[in-house]
Parts: sequence; C-alpha cells; structure tokens
Amino acid sequence: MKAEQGPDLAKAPRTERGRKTLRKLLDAATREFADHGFHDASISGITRRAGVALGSFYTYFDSKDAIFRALVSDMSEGVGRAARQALSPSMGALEIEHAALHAFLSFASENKEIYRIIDEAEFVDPDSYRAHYETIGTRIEERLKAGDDNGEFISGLGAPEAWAVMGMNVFLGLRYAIWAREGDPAFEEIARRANDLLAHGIASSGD
Amino acid sequence: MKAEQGPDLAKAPRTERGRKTLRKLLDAATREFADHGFHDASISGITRRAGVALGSFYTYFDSKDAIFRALVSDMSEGVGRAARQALSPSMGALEIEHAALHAFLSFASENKEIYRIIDEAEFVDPDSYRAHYETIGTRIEERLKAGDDNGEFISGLGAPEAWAVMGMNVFLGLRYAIWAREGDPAFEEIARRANDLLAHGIASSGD
DNA sequence: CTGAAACCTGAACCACCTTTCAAGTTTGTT
DNA sequence: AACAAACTTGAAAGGTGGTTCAGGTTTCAG
Repeated sequence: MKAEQGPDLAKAPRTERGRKTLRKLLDAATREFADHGFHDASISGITRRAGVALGSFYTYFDSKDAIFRALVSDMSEGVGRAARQALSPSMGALEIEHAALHAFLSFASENKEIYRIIDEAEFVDPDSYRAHYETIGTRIEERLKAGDDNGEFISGLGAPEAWAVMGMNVFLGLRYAIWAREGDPAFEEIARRANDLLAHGIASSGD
Repeated sequence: MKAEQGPDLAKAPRTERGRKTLRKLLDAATREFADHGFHDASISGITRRAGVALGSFYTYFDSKDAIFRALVSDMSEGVGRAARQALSPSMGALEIEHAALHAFLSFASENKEIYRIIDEAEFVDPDSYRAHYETIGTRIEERLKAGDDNGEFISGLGAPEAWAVMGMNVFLGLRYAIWAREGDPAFEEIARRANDLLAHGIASSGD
C-alpha cells in the first residue's frame, strides 16, 4: 500500500515521522477519493482525515493530481498481486482462468473503493488507466497462448480473445461484486458459468 | 439529439426561438464535455460555443449537472437506436450477436466523444450510468433466451452470460475502436473471432 | 396592435479550493 | 549538547467558475 518509490510520485520522507505522515495521507486520500470522487474530494478533506495540517500535504505531493496518480499505480499493483496469489503453475489452463475470475470477484468485492478510483483514472490520468488494462490484457494473452501450447486450448488465440476474456471478467465484477444484489448467485457459480462459456461457448452442440 | 421531455431534464422552451437555443446548448455541451471532461468543461465554454449569453444557460438548465444528465440520457438512447437498426428478426441468434458487436464497434469508432461522456457518467451521474448498462444487459439476456428457445443456444442461459457478452463487447470496443492502433485487425475479423468464442469456446475439442 | 410572457444579456457575486509561505517544532547526527 | 535538516503549521494569497439578477428585447396569442 505504499508508493514512495517510482518516478517522483511522492517526495520521499527521510525520517520515521515523515514516513508515518506519508502513509496517513495515502490512506486518507483513498477514503476521500472513494467517498467524493476526484473533483469533489479536497486536499483539506484529505489532511483532515489524516489528522495533519493542510500545508503538510505539499511536503509529500506536488499536487492533487500527484497523489491520485500515486494511488492508482499503487492499487493497480495490488490487483495484480491478488490475482497472482490465487494462481498456481500446477493448474490446467482452464482451471487458471476459473481461479483468476474467482479471485478477481472476491478482490473487487472487498475493495470496491479501489475500483472506483481505478475507473476514475480514465479521466484524471488516462495514461495509467490504459497501462493498467494493457498490462492485464497482455497477461491474459500469455495465459491463453500457454493453454494453446499445451494443447488444452485451440490454436490461433491472441489479443482479441484476451480482451474479450478481460471484458467478461470486468463486467461480471461490476455486476456481481460492485453492484451485488440480494439473491445473486454466489461467486463460485458465476465463475463456473463464465468458465463454461469460455470453454465450450453457448451454441447448442447438435447444431 | 433532443432531450426536452423526460422528468425535468431541461426546462421546456415555449417558443421556436427557445427550442433553437436549447438545441444549440445541447450540441455545444456535447463538444465541450468531450473536449474537456465534465469538470474542466465550463458553462461559459458551452455558451461561448453555442453563441448565447452566459445567463441564458440557466433559462434551460438548473445546473451543470442537469445538462450533463440530459446529454447522457440522450446518448444512451442513441446507442440503443444504432444497435437496433443493425439487427433484423430474420437473423439467427448467433448471427444477431455478430451483427450487434459489429454495429457497436462501428458506432463506438465514429462516436468516441459519446463514449467518453457515458463513461464519465459513472462519476457525475451514477444512476444513469447503471441504468444504461442494466438496460443493455437485459436486452442481451432476452436475445440469449430467444436463442435458447429456438434451440440454437444451450439452455440455462441468463444474466451472468448476458453480462459476460456485454463485457466482451465493451472491452473489444475500448481496445479496437477507442484505442485503435495501426495494424489492428478489421472490425469484421474482431467480430468473427468474438462470435467464434461465443459459439464454441476456446477449449480444444479433442479434450 | 398590444401587452404579458418568454427569452436574452453580461457584469457581478460569491463560495470554494488549490497552493504558497514564513515561522515554529522535532529529529537525528556529530 | 548543539546544530542543520526535516518536518509541521495554518493563515492567506490567488484563481476559478458556477450561479444570480435586474433590466432590456423578442415573440405570439387575442
């Protein structure tokens, strides 16, 4: 959840006190942006939540945009980390897609605010938004190619199929994690049905 | 492109002159929001583009939010209209999904600014954003059920499959229409590959 | 023709918010 | 202990831009 390093996202603190204040600001900003969205969030709202003076903000960030970018890059990594932990190399290619979607649904469900922030990056910081999805798309494409190589998937799969899979996953997350309703099927069932669609499609076999 | 009716989206004009001014404001707002995004767009920018005085804006809209909402509801209808025109009842169920995606890619490609505005509604006007996708999701679900009824699709399809299809389409639109690159496959090929995935999945048949 | 309602105008109001800064306090090193 | 660097503070500068309003012009029904 830290974001000190990287190309000047935050001005690195040099003392223990400074590191604590930076952390408090990042945590407060997550809540402030999640509650109000980028533009209705205010620096004073962030510093109030963090319990520090308004001016201290500028010790660590050059601007409101800068702290937002720091958060996005931070959280984008968080999503990737969560996905990686759910996968194991011993799984079959289909099984991997199932596990990835299930992990994604759980993660989104428990981090709704993070998702709002990444989505808003489309407008506040378009480059990192695009980088976020292109990174994930590439990763899915690699998984599809691996499944192709070991004979579990058909050959000829590439970026279009990867983006289709990513879109399925993102929208199932939107509908069943972020906009969850009473009576919705469990994540397990959602993941299973998406996996069936991915494996065999929906055309009736007799046709 | 009009949005006079509806629950108080705009204060209805009573003369011909008024209707023209309202139209000019809506058109100008489309361009202003597309160029700058909601928050960096300004009322004075809109009235300048429309060629009317700043104060006239408030004859037709109560606020900046109000005109944005009017635009979103307007454009959401436009997307639906474009999709409906590309479909014909004589098509088979699979063929319909293919045509819908192809029409969507073309529409998105030629209306990138509209897509930016609808996406930004997630933050400016969450209710219409959600309504937009739930309406489309329901429509896709109906199509899947129809394909099920006539035996072309497997049975048991429902909302999860519909949202999966919608996600595929939206993300393929994002990648190949909005973020199009040199050397990308043509829309025809994208639609065909997505349709193959939808029909038969990606598991190798022998397995 | 005529008057009331509709519409237009743009300067000014005003609320809000990012950013700066000069002065004070704490931390860590020598 | 002593000093410099790091850090903190909050008032105020400086802008921005949404919204109001009082007065003028146009429209249109009767």
